[in-house]
Amino acid sequence: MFKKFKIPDATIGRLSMYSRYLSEADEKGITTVSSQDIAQATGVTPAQVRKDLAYFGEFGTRGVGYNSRELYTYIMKILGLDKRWSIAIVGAGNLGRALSKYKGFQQRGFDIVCIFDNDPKKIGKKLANINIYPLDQLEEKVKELKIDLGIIAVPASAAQEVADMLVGAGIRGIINFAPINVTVKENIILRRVDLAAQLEYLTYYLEETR
Amino acid sequence: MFKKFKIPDATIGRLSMYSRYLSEADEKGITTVSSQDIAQATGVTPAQVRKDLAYFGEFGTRGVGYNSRELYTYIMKILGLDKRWSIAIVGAGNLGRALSKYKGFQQRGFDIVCIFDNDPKKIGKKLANINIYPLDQLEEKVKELKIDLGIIAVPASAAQEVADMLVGAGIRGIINFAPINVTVKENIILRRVDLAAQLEYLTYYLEETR
DNA sequence: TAGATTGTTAATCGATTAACAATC
DNA sequence: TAGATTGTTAATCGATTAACAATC
Repeated sequence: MFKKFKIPDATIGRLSMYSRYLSEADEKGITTVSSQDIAQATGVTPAQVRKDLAYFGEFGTRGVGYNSRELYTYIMKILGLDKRWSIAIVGAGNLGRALSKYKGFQQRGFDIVCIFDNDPKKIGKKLANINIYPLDQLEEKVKELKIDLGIIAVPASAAQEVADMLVGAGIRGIINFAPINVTVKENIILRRVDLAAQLEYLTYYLEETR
Repeated sequence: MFKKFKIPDATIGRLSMYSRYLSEADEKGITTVSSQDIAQATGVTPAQVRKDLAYFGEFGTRGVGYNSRELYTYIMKILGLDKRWSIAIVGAGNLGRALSKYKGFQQRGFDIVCIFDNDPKKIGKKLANINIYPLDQLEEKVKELKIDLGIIAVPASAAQEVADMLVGAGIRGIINFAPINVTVKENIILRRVDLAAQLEYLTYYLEETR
């Protein structure tokens, strides 16, 4: 698409929020929204909204605003969400199991198509109708099922190894839920989500007043 | 503690990473680490490490480095993790259930002490030995069990209402997993974690090359 | 002492906000 | 036309990186 220059990571996250608001507005029959409306709903400033959108083109009409449905469609396309994506989860522990059932992914165009784990008690079983395969079938299944993205939900000690396997199988986008820094070769997109660290952000601020 | 001036949010997240590396190093018997070592393990620059630490004091020895265990203890104190914190999860759906069982919280000093939900089929049951109570007992239980933090794991449509209830019950730190912007009064610490948006970050970058 | 590494200041880089001309 | 709101430029703010004196 129109990625002419470097766009702030934070912008990408905000586009997700904007798109959710826009689909909601569209469903409610609100055809036109202003940067002010979007800003209010998503907790940012109107200038921020306009700036974020300006990176990708001109989507509005001066004096009027944006067409909700149109802008929604544009943003979804920018995010690559005009098509569905297939995902593999590695690790069938608590977190892996929860993510495999999480409705929020389906709604945004993500299909969890298989799960990998090394526990013989889990292999061959199904989870929310998704097959659990052993790790040594990872490459094979990734190719067979045309999996696009990988989610690492194994303990920290196994995370790097799993990342290597995913990359080796040809996967180019990974979310790592293990609380450890994992490295991958260039041009692989890796994102770390540390759930405990989110709570620690809260305790950092509350610590002195408890 | 020593919060003399505004500290970047990103610094707090990095402190979490540093502390994990330091405890690992200490366990391995590595008594002294350099900013270089910490940086390499956590994927940042040595200058960044030193800068982050400098916000809070002088913890190292020039020409030598940092004592792993000592620095670990300092950072854990900065993050407020020198004591345990009690957490309530609101929403006993897939995500809420997974979070209630997630081992990663326990390890960092967080105790999930109760779950709230409005589904009569769930109320009164236990989940990983944690009681599920109806939402209308939220305030009562929060006070009785001295709950510090709340996790919102309900659908977007209920998130604001739940946030209001948590704040009304005296909770001052909230993680919101619902994909919607929730507002709370000043001096309540709120953090939003949007799992689908994490995947969308990947697809944004991969979209053009798929 | 020479080598190593911190703590801190200054320089750079990047992102957000403010302001306003363009234009519906 | 007058009022509203975008798109864009310039100003501001904040965070990261580089450099180096201090010091073990």
